[in-house]
Amino acid sequence: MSTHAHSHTHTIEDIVRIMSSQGLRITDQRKTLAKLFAESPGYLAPKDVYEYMGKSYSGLSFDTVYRNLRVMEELGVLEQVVFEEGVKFKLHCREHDHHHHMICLNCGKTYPIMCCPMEQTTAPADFRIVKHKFEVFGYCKDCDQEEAAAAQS
Amino acid sequence: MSTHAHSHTHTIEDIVRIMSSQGLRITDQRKTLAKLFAESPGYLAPKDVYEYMGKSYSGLSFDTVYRNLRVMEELGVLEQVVFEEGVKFKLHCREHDHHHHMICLNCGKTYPIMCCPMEQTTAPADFRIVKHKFEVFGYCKDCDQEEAAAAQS
DNA sequence: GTTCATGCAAAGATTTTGCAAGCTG
DNA sequence: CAGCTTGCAAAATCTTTGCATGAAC
Repeated sequence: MSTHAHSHTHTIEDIVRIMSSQGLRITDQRKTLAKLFAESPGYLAPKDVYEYMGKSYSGLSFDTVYRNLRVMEELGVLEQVVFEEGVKFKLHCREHDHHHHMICLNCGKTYPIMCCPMEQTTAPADFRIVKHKFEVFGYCKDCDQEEAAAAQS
Repeated sequence: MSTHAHSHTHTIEDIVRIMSSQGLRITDQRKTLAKLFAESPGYLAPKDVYEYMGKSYSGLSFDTVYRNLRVMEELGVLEQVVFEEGVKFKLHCREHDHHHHMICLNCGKTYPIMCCPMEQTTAPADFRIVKHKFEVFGYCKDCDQEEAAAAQS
């Protein structure tokens, strides 16, 4: 496997279409949000989203960001992952190709791991499995080189 | 594998010894904390700890609970896991038998999974792996029966 | 025009920090 | 007794909620 960033599940248009079909109004902010997530290769914290959006909307408020993140998560457009530093969001991956991720601790980019450990895990008869989480953390090629360069100087 | 609760790594005495050897003072509260974690089969949220401790110490303050949880985590006595509902703590498992857990979503008890998915995961040459997380969530035998019984009534 | 979205302010919830008083070793 | 611990209070985060104004359909 080579280190190519994870390909995106949705385009801006897809996201807007899903929101619209659910009766949500398509505001400028939501279009910008769709654009942001469609173009972001990694996980974004609410603060990241707020800062990005703030560039375009001077009077932006944090609660609107949260509300929209929640709505998009409920629609299945975004998925939420809990890191030690707090929750982060990224586009939800298609379900039909279930997989896990390697996540760069520096830039947040994700890379797919196609094999699922549950296949090897023998489920005991008396434990009813509901869900699982498998995440690998480290540094991607670019960030590792950056760090090495910084250490030298 | 059968569903026997995970055996404990430390006894109360072990925990007290570790704290003492690190120069920490052994207060009543810390003894009670050691007892609580030595006897708890599952993960505990700070609030759980606060409520349990509060039974014995009327003027207990939340910040002391947090401080002690942090200290015990730094000593390696406790391990912290981030759930959707917030952080939780349990006794740290011995390192020499690296493994993962099945975690009951109802009672928080954990059951060991002895095989580690990293053995099967081919690490790409250009991604430097630092750590990984593999957790399986579901319901243990007891809690599953409880739920089934509740659904019938 | 009706309904939903937004900004503002305020409230909640969780976790951390400074400081004086008390306890441990 | 010296220094770590604790409780109290306050602060710092992070997230949610109520309400009036404004925008989308």
